[in-house]
Amino acid sequence: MNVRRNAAVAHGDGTVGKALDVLDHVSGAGRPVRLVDLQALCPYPKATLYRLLQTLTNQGMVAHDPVAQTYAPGLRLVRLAHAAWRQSSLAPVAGPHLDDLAAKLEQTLHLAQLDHGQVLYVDKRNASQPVEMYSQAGKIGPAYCTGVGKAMLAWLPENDLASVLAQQSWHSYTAATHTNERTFRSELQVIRSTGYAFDREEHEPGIICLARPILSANGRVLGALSVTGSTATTSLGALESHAPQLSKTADAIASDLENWRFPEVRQTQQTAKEGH
Amino acid sequence: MNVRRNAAVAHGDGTVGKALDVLDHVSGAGRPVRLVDLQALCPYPKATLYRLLQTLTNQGMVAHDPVAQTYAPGLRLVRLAHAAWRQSSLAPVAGPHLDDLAAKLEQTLHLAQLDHGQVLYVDKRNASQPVEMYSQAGKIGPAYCTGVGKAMLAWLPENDLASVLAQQSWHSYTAATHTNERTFRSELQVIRSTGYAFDREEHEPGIICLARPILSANGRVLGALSVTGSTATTSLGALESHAPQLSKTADAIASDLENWRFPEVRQTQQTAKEGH
DNA sequence: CGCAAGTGTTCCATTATTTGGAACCTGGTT
DNA sequence: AACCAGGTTCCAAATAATGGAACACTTGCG
Repeated sequence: MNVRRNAAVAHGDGTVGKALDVLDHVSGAGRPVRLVDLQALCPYPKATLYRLLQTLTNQGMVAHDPVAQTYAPGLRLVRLAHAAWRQSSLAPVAGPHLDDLAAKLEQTLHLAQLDHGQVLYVDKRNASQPVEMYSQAGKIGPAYCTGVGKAMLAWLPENDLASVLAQQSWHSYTAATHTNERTFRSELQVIRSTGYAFDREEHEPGIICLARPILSANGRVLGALSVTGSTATTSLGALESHAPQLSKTADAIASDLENWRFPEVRQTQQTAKEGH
Repeated sequence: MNVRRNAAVAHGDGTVGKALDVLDHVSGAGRPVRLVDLQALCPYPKATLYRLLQTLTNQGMVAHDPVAQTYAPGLRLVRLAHAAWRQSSLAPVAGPHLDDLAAKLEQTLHLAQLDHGQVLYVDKRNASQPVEMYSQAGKIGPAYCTGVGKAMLAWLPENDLASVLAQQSWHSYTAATHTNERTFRSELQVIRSTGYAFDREEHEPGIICLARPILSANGRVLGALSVTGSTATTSLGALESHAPQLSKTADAIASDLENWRFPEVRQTQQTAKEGH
């Protein structure tokens, strides 16, 4: 096996790696980008970048606007992601449990998983009175200053933790944000002992949350679940009162996962033909 | 410019094309697949397939389960798709309008676009709960036997229409399904004249809907919008009574798109930095 | 009016990557 | 023990990617 680069995604596996690297930048920009914009972000020469984008466009992975000469992530991704979300995320299994919990606590819920050292939100339930904040499935966030991120990191084995921590930016979003590994690690210890992680306005001012990890039977981190509120309408103490229910839901999800995900009994002759 | 293959996605552009072709099969299978399974679906030799999968796994595009030796679509897709959904789909602009309409009608709504000759659902409102998630978004369906599909096809220019029709499977889902181009084209004419498309249980027994296209100012097909119900609780006539409101919403979305999508004025200071 | 700067596009010989048949493992079965 | 099926590795040949440089096109400016 090759030595893994310590950088996040090794854009080292051949042409495909480069193409996906470009795709990441196209979708990461948050707005349609032009060739020059990408030239500034990617280390590839103009001609290469051009051909890569042509290929991706051809494939429907990026959409090219010929008049504005811009590239944006393509709809084929939405189609592909649906399959990923259904098969590889916790969301389908956790969904019913989120519904139940949302009905009991009238608060915003988040379900997240760890992906490349970042928090990936895979499902969400809005409170009846929507606390308007930015977060949806597919949205990513920092691991070191969100409730779900801290909850997951706290139960990560040391090897994985170290590699994840090395990828954090330690950017100071608010005054409460951890900005270094030392203090952060000490909070992880507290989280492990209490079983819960708080977000004390560390990512967004006025937004607090209580999070709990979802752990497999043998202790592996599968994801995390959180209840979120704004300081205007709730408090850390009030959130903490939901801890037992949050915990119960997280355990229920974990238990369902053991039964749903792993049973390997395969329908042998699945006619995945489906008229296309 | 190269001549475009008449097949759906030309898996002709180099290594990247092959890799994405494999990715399609992995995500299209609907369940974790093994190397042998893919060998049956893809024309690539074992060694090539193996290396391609290794690369995709490395990149997080597919998830490899080492114990079961299976591959499934990876979470990186979910992250990428979020950007695609936000930027390249009608959903963000249409969202508020869907909310309004859902509040009035209390029926299931679908928002769809055309992708590779298929219907791609990009948003949805359930009668009961307003979850704005792509639990359904990303799902694909046939264009020739769904309300949204027919609504879009009816306003497609002849060139595009011919190429889309050539890609249809004409599979007979129900007794009411169109199974050939001739009768289908004649219905398109009716749809154009009335302005609406019905799905008369052509895709799923017991499921009917009324759909209307979303057209740009210059007549280009942007997407379609539908109200869906079951024959148990509603009828074609009852659905038709919603036509004016559906139409109004579709126009409002189209109008918003003209204003929202094209204005080039952009918030320059997007903090898309995000340590990564 | 024309020059200059900025960008997208094409060319092509060089180079590096991909390819795939065959051999090699590995774990499970007869 | 031998067998089998599927996964993994090798390596010379074939192919595709590369990127510097030239070209085309548009826009802004003197």
